[in-house]
Amino acid sequence: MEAKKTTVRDIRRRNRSILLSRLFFEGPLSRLELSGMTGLSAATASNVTAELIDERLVVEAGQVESDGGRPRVLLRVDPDYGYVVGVELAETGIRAELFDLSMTRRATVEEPMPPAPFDPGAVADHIAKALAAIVPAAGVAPAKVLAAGIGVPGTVDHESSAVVHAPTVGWDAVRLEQLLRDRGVELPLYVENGAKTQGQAEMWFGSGRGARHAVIVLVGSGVGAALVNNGAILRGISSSAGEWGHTTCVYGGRPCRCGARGCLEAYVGADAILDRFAELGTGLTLDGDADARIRAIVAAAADDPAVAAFVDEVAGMLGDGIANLVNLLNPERVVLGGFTGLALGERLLPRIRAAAQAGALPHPFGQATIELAKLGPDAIAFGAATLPVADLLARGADPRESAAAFTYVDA
Amino acid sequence: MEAKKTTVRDIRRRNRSILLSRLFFEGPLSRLELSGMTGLSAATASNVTAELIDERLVVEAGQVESDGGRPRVLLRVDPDYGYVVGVELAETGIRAELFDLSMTRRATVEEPMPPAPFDPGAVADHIAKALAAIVPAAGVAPAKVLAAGIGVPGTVDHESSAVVHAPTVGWDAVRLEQLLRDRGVELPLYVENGAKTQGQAEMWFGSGRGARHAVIVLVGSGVGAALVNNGAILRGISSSAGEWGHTTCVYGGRPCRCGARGCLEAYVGADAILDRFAELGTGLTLDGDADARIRAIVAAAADDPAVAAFVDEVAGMLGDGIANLVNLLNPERVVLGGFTGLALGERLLPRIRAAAQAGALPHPFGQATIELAKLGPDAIAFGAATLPVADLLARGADPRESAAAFTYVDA
DNA sequence: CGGTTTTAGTTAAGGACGTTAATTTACGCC
DNA sequence: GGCGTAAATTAACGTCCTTAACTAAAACCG
Repeated sequence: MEAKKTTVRDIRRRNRSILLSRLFFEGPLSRLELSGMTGLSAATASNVTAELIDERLVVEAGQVESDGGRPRVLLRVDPDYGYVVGVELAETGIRAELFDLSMTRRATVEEPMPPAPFDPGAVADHIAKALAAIVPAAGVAPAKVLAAGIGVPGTVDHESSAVVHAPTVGWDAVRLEQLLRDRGVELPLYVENGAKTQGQAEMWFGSGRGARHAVIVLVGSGVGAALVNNGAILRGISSSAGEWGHTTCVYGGRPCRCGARGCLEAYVGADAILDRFAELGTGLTLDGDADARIRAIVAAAADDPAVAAFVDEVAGMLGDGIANLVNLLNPERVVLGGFTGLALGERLLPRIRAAAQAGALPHPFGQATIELAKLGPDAIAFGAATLPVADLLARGADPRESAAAFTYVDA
Repeated sequence: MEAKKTTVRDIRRRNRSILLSRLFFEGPLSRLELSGMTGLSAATASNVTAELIDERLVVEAGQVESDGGRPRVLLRVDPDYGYVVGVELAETGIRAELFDLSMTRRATVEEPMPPAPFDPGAVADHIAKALAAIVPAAGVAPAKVLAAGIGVPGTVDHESSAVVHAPTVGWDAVRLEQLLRDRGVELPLYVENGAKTQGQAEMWFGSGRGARHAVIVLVGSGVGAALVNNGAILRGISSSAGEWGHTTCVYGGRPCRCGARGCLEAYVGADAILDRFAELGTGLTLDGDADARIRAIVAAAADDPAVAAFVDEVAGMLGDGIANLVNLLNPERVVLGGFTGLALGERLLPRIRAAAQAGALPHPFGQATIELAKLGPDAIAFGAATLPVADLLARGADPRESAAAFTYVDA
């Protein structure tokens, strides 16, 4: 309704984007296949791909032997056109990963940090250090690094530059992008909520693949979600959409670290599960990190009826929470991820499904499948790395040429 | 990502749509103003408007006197280019309204019906009758009626034709569009969930105006919502997104007519309020329809502490439900409507706001304003009538020329 | 082994559009 | 009645897609 004008130039941009996206997700493909699947004439497909090849974004990738007739030459996005970095800011430290344009991991760098609350300056130092270290670690030319994405444990306002709000690590309006610029980082940066980056990873290469309407539910220490409508992750007015963990599921219930009562996170988040389990007084002792301890609890349910009842209740609440999302958003797929989500889901998926069915309306429930995440709990950095790639595909051009660093991409 | 090719023709279509939308929402405007606000060159603005004038969609609407220089001639969408009908299918009957293209109501026809459950054929008879009656009632030429929108109390699948699922009136997969065609209705039809049509009405001409991310909350007998992201109402995979009423707010709580427990509707829906009020045993007797009785309860809270506590709890739960939507969707505006919502909101908006604040995260809550609906509880038919207009504006062409009747419009 | 067939890809001509830069139109004002 | 000013139209031009003709590269076949 407030759309901006369209001009002849836009159509070339869009068609570049369409062809490039096809090659990225479905390549290698021949020119004629591209023409067929997009509806573009063969002439234009040739013409546009010639441009892309000229710019080295696309390369030929062998031929397909023919059964009479000229063989098709296959095209694909050149994996070595450039590289993208994905950074995860977790509660225990930084992890940076470098990928080529086929999203193959080329290097990983970890920077442990003392536990939260975090000093913003110190975090920026660590990120800058990781970004500096990963390029030599991967052995690629610094000039070929296109951009970096950063997944953070909080919400991100994209004003003139990225501003992070992350109460769980003690951040309120931290100008992360600016802090990195002050430390000499010159790469285009894409800062986004970690649940959203992980959600995008699942949408592109995990269990969400192919769905237009999906919900990626992430249950770890915190509880979040990436809500996907028509292929695009919902952001809302200040990019904080998807804050599912602090949705009330028990009116007036358990107090939550957010200050409110009865939040979903106060029942199904890892910390909540561990706390409530301790209150049960089963005599069971737990070792290891949160992930291991959650798994131990789930395993113990096999022998101990009290534990079984407890775990069953947790699964029931999670399923009920999922039911709410199914009712509200009518997704075709629900993907359950995060270390707690996977620990519960691997053994209790039928129970979770049943609870979701009990709480959801029959019609939307019937449209949705509920599956486990494919990429494991560590896809935040990977998802962050996809952000500049999404921008590249959407605009059909190198992110380094972008006017604004972060553009809202409607994958 | 799966986008279809763009061709030179599309750019004209889009620019037509942009100019037409501007004229509809912000007209009358001169050609030069149009050019300025859209970024289109004056030449193109002239050129495209000439086309629109040629097709009689747009007419001149007087001049603006100049302070030296040729005066601007103002353009606007011709209100009498054609007419649209909006139909509300309510639990008490049919209401049809006919509007011109300035959305001025020209006629209303009501068809009472015996209470639900409804016989689909009988409803189709009534709608067909109302559609036939309203054109003469408005005194307009039948050939100038462009299309009709129908708001129904349930969800709508748009497959080859509209299929309605409405458990509250006993409908499961009713092929409403086909039933109407069987009865000789030839108008293009746009069938949509009533909460969504009312939501669109509020977005276009009510309290939602100007917001890109909004939640229109509708509390009547049932409880629903229209979720607006980036100007578009969320539909999900089968158009049932927005089913807010059957979201769990009390895990294991009151049984709901949907079969689940603890649904929001089982606490804040009109029927639930009346039932629970009766259980209170205040001795107060209530008269009139549901609306009047809810209002009487709210009014009685001023004198009776027990009633006050009850009403306060209802407002608290409503506010908490709103908080969940604020967290999940990060809207810039929340609009509270529906007869129950308005009855509560008119007196208890501060309480509802406070409850929402208590349940929501500070950051998204701070971005959202919570307001009452402007159009009253009867905007379903009006909103239904906007559906074909939205289509007209989006495609920049007469809906009668559309290939598929219902197209998903991204206002 | 050279012509034929088949499929892939490229050129060339043509049309739809938006843009810029004149040019014309329609007023108010001496 | 000419002048100044702003609105609107026209003309020339460039971009980009399309159709249709054409070239390229292989298998098939006598």
